[in-house]
Amino acid sequence: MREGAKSARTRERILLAAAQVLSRKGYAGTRLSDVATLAEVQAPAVYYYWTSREELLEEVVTVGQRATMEHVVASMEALPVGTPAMERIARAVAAHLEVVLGRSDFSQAAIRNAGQLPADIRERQLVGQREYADVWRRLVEEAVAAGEMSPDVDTRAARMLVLGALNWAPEWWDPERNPLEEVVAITQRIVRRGLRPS
Amino acid sequence: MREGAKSARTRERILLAAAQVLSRKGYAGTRLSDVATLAEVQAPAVYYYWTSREELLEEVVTVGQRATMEHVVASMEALPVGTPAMERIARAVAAHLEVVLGRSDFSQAAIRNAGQLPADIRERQLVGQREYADVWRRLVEEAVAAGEMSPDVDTRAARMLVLGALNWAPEWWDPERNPLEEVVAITQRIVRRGLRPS
DNA sequence: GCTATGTTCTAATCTGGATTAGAACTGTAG
DNA sequence: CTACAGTTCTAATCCAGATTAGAACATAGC
Repeated sequence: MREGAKSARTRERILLAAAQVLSRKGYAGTRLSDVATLAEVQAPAVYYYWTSREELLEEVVTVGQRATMEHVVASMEALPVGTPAMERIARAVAAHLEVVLGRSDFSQAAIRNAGQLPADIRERQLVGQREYADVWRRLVEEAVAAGEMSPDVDTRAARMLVLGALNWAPEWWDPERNPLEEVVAITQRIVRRGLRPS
Repeated sequence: MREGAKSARTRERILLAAAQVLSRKGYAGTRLSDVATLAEVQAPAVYYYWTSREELLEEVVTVGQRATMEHVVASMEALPVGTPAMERIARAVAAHLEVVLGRSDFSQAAIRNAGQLPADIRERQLVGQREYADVWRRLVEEAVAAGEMSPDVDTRAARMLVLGALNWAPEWWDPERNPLEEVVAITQRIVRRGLRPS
């Protein structure tokens, strides 16, 4: 009965280990042996669940990507109808930071390695990336339409600058120094000011 | 007489090739054979100039780091004495973007791989990184002191958010879409607004 | 032209790490 | 207790890529 559950847990353990290694060492630097050690398993065990290293790493990236997008989208949907556009952006900023900084080795793995992935994975990955980009595109456009955001900046550039700032956060954030909520608050303040008209 | 010059040119060629590969493939993904191909030379030629792959890659990172810092510092020094603090920050933003986006595979190699470097290189690299961080720290503190920047945000976080946005730019910037000057202008506008008081 | 020095090449060698083969172990159903 | 399916292990195998050895080539000073 429960062996299915046990097996699933091993699979999870390996996947999580892969995410941790991938997020720190990069795609090429991720050795199956390191993943295995972290997951407390021997390297060949990986092949019971995935057919290759590449497939395992692709799953990590996919999960990370999906998790990020889902958390942000869920946050948007949780907002009351009619929430002002800039409020929504602020909430999206918080949600994105929450995923990227809070425990998710997956999203970090997905974000940091986008450029280093082998061509075939990258292509599939790009699809999800576009979907997520659309979420932000919409947010920004609504803000401009509502006059809550300065119309005199290229929206794509603005959006990417903000996302860049968020994506870079794991590189420097130190939980000892600022609690997550504080970083979120600071970031929201700067983004709001940076984007609002005049 | 000139053989020295020719040899130096080969060395440069290899170094440049290494920077290109490193900036795209990451530390572990950089194969000497790829570097060699790009430099139009056979892999073992590398060992005539460097004692190991690691040493070559460390030089790339060091050069990239130095180039970034030097360009920004030079830009600051070129400003007339008494330039307002926020002006100076805007200029630094421009300078940083110029290096990161304009042809410098070196700085990209340095920036993107910071986290993936082997421990010993990373340690040496951290020294230079701190120096550069100091440049920005000073800029931001002067702005706060002069009342040109909102005092209600953690300066470290603010500084890192801005640098994050800048460092991420190579990931999305498309010269076809916006010329460099335009991206610089947009970024400056957002950063100014984001940081200034109220 | 001849030799010494500097530069780059071809042909090994050596190693780390992915993958495969197949044994062993676990637990469950009959 | 036995057989079987599922899971993980140990012991190869295999290959890519760094590094080394030493030949070949170039150039300059004589």
